[in-house]
Amino acid sequence: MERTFPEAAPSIAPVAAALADPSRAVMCTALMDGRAWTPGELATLCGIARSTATEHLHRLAEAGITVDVRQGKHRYVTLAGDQIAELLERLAAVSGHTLPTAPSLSASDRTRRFREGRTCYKHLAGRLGLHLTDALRSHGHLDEDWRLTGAGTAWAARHRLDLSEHRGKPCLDTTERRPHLAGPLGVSLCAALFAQRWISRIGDGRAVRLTPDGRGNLRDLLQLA
Amino acid sequence: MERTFPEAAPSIAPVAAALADPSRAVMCTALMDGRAWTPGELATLCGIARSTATEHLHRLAEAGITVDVRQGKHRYVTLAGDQIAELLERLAAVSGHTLPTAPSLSASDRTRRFREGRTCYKHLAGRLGLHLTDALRSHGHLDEDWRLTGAGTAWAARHRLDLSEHRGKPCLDTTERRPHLAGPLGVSLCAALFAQRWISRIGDGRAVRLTPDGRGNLRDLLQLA
DNA sequence: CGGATGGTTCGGTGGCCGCCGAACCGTTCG
DNA sequence: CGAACGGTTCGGCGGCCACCGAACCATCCG
Repeated sequence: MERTFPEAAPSIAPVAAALADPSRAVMCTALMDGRAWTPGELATLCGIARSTATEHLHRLAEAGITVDVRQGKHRYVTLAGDQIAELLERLAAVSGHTLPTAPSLSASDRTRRFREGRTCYKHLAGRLGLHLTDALRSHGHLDEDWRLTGAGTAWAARHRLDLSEHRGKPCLDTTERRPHLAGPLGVSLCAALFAQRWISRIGDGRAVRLTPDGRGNLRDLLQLA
Repeated sequence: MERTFPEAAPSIAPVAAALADPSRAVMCTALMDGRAWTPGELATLCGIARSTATEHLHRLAEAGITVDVRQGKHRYVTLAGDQIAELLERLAAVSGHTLPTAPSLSASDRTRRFREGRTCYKHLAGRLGLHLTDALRSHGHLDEDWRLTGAGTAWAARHRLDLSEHRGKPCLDTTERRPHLAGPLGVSLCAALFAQRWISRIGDGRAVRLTPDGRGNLRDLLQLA
């Protein structure tokens, strides 16, 4: 065949191709929780043979999308870095069928809605992440440029939340399709909430819930019923 | 075959697949200049038959990556929006082999280097875009958050540059691999420079050069020889 | 009108690649 | 040691799709 492209810079095609397969896409989506998965787990998740999963992981690693750590008889796979996570976010944003974005909630069912939370590459996402972001913003703890304000710093200190980072970035949520807090501040906040046990994981997935303790302490901020 | 994935959200695979083919990747890279291309031009660029190009464009349009306008016997294709352009930028950033970034230039050959400029989805890129960004920053016209400062506003007014937008965003250059000014401010600045005829296009491509007039007026800012 | 030009449609062909199962390797554990 | 288990390699199969050329349609122009 032999077609040569006009000195076509480092083409985007190889990386895109690595993400173009449904099985690999599911794997990457799973890896977005920032945790390490084994080939076997990913095979089960995708409903394919282990051997096939191995091949896919080979390809993802070659494209620089994943990295892995070997430990005993296990191999742990993770995304190669924030850069990759951001790429996947963009891709998801473009891929998503434009879902109608829920406008405003009645204060009553707000509590119930908060149960649906999850992590997205080490920061909070889902409704929990989204509404926490909104709440911080409306209380003046987060400014327009995704930075913690003076009031926000005071609030964190008052609650013994160790926020080493004050600068955040927006992240577009895959399902909610609205930006929520990410970046260093987002990661820092998520870690602090885990440390205080105000949130905890449900099972093995990305799902996260507010603990009773967290609910009590965040009641004012989130205006829960 | 019939594999069904675990209610796998709107998958990223279809969009990735649309970008996974070398020919389509070249097309998208070309479209990054923000201008309209015809199927014929793109076919020639990729070195494929017109019929094949038509098929590719079909697929890109289906994936929501391109949109087209019909006019007479021509069909003009463009990227579907900023969201797509940003996705492509990310993809290019991940794909790119990490080129060493030229550190500092001797003031003498700076002038020559400025010739290499181009547009990147309606803002300036290439060395010209990069150094213009650096110059604005070092003169205090652009702050850390990619916003025009007071000094920057004054500078623009002094030069009759109509900058309606003051908020910018970083954009990672495909070849230079360093962020340069994009976002509303970047687009606005690029338009203003064209309006003043301080920059102009070279031929049909994305290439842009500083005009003699532009060179004179920007001499101080850019510290040209 | 009739030729030229740009774009599209339609078979047909060849190669790539996702998939599997079987065999194999390495680690862990009884 | 031998069984169990996770992971990998390998051969083979089947479907998808990028590609082309030829025929066709539409617009523009002499």
